[in-house]
Amino acid sequence: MKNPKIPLTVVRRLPLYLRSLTECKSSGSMTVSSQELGEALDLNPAQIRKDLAFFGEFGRKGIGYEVQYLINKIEHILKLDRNLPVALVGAGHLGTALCQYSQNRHNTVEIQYVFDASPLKIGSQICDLRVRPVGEMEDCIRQNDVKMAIIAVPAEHAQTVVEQLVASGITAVLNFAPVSLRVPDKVHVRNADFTTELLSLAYYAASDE
Amino acid sequence: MKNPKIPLTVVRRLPLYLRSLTECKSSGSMTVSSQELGEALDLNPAQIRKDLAFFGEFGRKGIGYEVQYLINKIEHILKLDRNLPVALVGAGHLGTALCQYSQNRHNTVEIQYVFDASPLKIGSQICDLRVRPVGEMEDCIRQNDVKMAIIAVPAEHAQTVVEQLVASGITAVLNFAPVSLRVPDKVHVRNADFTTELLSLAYYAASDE
DNA sequence: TAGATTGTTAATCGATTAACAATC
DNA sequence: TAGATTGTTAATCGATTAACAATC
Repeated sequence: MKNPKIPLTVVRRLPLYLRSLTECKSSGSMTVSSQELGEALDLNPAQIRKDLAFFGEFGRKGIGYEVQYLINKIEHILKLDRNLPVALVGAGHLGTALCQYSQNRHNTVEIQYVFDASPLKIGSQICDLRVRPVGEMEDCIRQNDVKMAIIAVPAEHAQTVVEQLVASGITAVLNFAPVSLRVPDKVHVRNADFTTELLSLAYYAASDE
Repeated sequence: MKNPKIPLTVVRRLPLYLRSLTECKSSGSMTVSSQELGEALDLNPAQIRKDLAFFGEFGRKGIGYEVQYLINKIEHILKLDRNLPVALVGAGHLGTALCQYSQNRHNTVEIQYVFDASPLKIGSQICDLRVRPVGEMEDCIRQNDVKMAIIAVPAEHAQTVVEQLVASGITAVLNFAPVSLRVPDKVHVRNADFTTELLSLAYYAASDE
């Protein structure tokens, strides 16, 4: 598939670089150094250079990185230079929020299909998208060659949903349900469960004990 | 403040243990081994034992861990045995979704105060909570001794908001805005920006190139 | 040439996993 | 006693940071 030697932690930082580069661009800079990027993102400059070196040589010694050029390169690496439709499963408040974000920033990564099991939701509109019955999900994903999905359903349904998604050809999943999903090795699942995050943050809530 | 030697990565796993233990409990098990917990969460048993060992000796050799006892211990470590009010800033769709989750599972960590800058939102109700004007935020947080906050405002306002929160005594922040926030060392910020996550996931969307 | 900054190697640091004595 | 499983030390692995030659 893809070069599997790239550490996950490196891939996860690429969008941060992209974000910072976009800021540089809009502030008019033509070039930027790893030093400057590091300051903006609170990261070690050596780390940034090393991360980028996994994918090629994008900078010039003594000068730094040409902003637009590096943006193009990272967008290509992340596949953001092509259209990537995303399927959203679960049309609750969270799903709606995700939909809004997805459309606000007109990315190539965009939620294009929304599914829900509830007859109350099916047929309604979320951010201009029609909510479809889960029964149509597998066919729809297959026919439109969708590879990315977001799970925003209750915990008890998440495993069933992910199995359907994987069976339909989904390879990358962002999971908001608070469960550890079982998937084949080839499928990438990223957990984004904020109740879990919030509980762990409680540890850092100062108290007088 | 707190024993600062505990790695962040360990603290972040504690809620997972809690989740798995709760399942054990409801399935009727009185004890559980690190082996079993590891299988349920897809973690190495040695890691689980080592994580717990940071906080004490909670198991019995040859037996495992008493489920309810370990639940109590972890809840205490995470401060979940006392009431922890959370302030939510930003009453959009995301904020509403967060509010719902926070109330559904009647945790001690619960969103109790909601703030927004928009006159359209102020005064309205979100999950039984009145949306307050940001102008009241600092006083409200101070007076009610709130230590945890969630930022669900647009990126351009996040830094201003976090500075107000820190000034009012907040020590733990869950940030949904796609920006790197500047805060004093004593304040813990956890980023939960899913657009960034989604972009990095695109790397794993299989393609034919 | 002097100053800046990359790409890369080596050093450090931290986290995960294996192994095992202790003991239920 | 034999089998299971902890707590903990040692070994491994991986990620971050420092250092520096190459070079713009």
